[in-house]
Amino acid sequence: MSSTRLGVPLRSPGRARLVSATSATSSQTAPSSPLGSAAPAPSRAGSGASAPRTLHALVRARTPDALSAPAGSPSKRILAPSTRVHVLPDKLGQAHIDALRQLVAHLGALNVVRSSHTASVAVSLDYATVVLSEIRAPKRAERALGDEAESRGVPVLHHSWLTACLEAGIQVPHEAYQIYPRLTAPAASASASASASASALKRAASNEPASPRRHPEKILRLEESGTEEEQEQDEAYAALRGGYASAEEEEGGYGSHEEGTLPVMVPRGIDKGKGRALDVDASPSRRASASPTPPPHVVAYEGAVPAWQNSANACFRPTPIRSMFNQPLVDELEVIRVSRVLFEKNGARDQHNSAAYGRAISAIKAYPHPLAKDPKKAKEIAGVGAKIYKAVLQFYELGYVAEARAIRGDQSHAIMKSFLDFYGVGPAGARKAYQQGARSLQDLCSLGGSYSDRLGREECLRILPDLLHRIPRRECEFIAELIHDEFEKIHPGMKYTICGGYRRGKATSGDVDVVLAPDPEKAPVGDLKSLKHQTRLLHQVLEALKKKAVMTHIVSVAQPSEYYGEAIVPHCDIAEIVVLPPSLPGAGADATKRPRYRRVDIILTRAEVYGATVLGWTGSKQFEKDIRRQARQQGYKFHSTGLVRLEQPGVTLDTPQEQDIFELLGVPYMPPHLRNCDA
DNA sequence: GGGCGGTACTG
DNA sequence: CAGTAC
DNA sequence: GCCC
Repeated sequence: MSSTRLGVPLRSPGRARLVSATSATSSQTAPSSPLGSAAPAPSRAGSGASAPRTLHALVRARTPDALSAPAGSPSKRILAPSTRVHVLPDKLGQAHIDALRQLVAHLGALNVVRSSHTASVAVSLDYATVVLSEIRAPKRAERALGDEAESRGVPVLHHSWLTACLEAGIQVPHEAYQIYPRLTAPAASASASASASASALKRAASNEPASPRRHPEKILRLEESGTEEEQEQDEAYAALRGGYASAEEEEGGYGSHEEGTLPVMVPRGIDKGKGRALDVDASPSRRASASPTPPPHVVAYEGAVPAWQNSANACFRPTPIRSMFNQPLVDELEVIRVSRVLFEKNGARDQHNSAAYGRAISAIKAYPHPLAKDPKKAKEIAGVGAKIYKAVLQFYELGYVAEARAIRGDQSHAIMKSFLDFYGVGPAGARKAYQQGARSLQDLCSLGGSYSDRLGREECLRILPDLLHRIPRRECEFIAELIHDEFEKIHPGMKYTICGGYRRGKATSGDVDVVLAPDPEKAPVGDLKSLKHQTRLLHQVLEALKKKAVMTHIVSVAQPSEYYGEAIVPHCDIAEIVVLPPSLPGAGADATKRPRYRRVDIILTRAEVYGATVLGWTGSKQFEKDIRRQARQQGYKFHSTGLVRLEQPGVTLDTPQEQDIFELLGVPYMPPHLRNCDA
């Protein structure tokens, strides 16, 4: 239930729902219009609807966005922002109802308010995620709910749940307040949490990153969609080129450490001390390299690896692909972060709310001890404050974070999240589409509106199933070689690095980021000195790729601005494209596997700033944010086209290598495999 | 209480 | 200017 | 939401 398959609507489009979700005591109405076959898709208002003078249309006009947070924004974010509360009026005076609704809004959730004319409880339940009541008898609650209550699965809670959340300063589990459906084991809250905590401890002790027992469904999904298929595919590639069989094993690890001391990162299987870090670029320089790129966990680097630091900046903290100690907690908090992203933009402070979760998550991911052993230690981690500390405690007490669990159970959240896969659809677009009744990616597509002039929505939908598949390392290399070859034909002497997740050692990537520049060791540097030459080269290569039918779509090509302040700035040319790579050499026998469309970013830069560009395109996202903050603190401005001193903007420093930037910023060099600072 | 990554493009 | 992508 |  937590993930969407492309093309399968998560919920069948139902009948009209005449219910509003509004803030506090407001009594506006706003329907969530059904789509289905009779979808009122704005673009093709063909059939009988000359002017849909329906109630929907009128009402929608008045409340543009029923799902966004109330105008008077909440004073606290305690309930999941997607929480929609229906207050049962029975036995409650109007004043009491109003007070409860105010509290709901105060805690950051939404009220579901019936429109005065239509209104059955059942219809309200279609929208609510939770019902509050003064009633304590399950039988009576059932009667008040009407027939459909059971099928909706919306629980009825005693309203004191709200005040309990307020007091705790964090959303609390609702089982102890649940009236209907009656919980089979009344002792649930006590014993369940006890056993959950036991299992959490067991998990931590055995160092399993595995799933909390409470949510087997979610974890299964992740494991399946994350690796299984790609693994199979990766093995296919490996077989073709006689290489390694993948993939998702433990990667980038901590060395063992003694009690009481901070563990120091130790690179695997190498004698340290000599030489500087060996770049793990793994891009085989020549096609001739019959030997495949070694799997990421075997790649070694030399030189000292920086020890963990309790820094607010992720760029100081070695962070492997998965935390060896606290990954389950990281995954749990990530659920909350994503929900904050989906609801960000309500009042200007929400964007920074999700960012704060991102920083805390990254700090916990890098923390080199199991927090399960002593959750109180979380308080000391820079980036974990009062609120997230409470969530950590809750996680180890109950085995889950109540807000995260609520979010996982919320269909609307899952649907909107799936909308983010669509190119050009972000949080605002996802919310809007959902509010207009979209429940599947097809629905989203038929709502129309194109976000890229060159990649229309229809086309986006057609190739989306391919784009959602992650790309095995071997194919990343294959694609990068194709592109590099085209550059070589037109302008010999180019070097390149595959950046992004690939460079950070991930077994599979969402896209391929190829950074190229003239190689000073092969050709004169001045060769491509003018912007025009550079841009022309890129377009020639794109043309060639198009002719070969390797490139199928141009998503966008960035037009770099030539000036920064008064000075000419070295810049990158960036092409975002879609390719359909030919089958690998030797794949003829296995013709059953058609190639997939892949997203590729080509970044053409200059040798003088190659280090900055590679650093800027390697990620992870959190690492990028924090290295920029670090740059600011040190009086620099960093971006992927170079590093400049704040005092002399326009003078871009030469940074041919990544190490140059680390040195200038006073950050110990962090190997790419330890920059995995996102969840 | 201010600030949070920084830039380019599209509608 | 808002929204989105990198 | 968290840090300075």
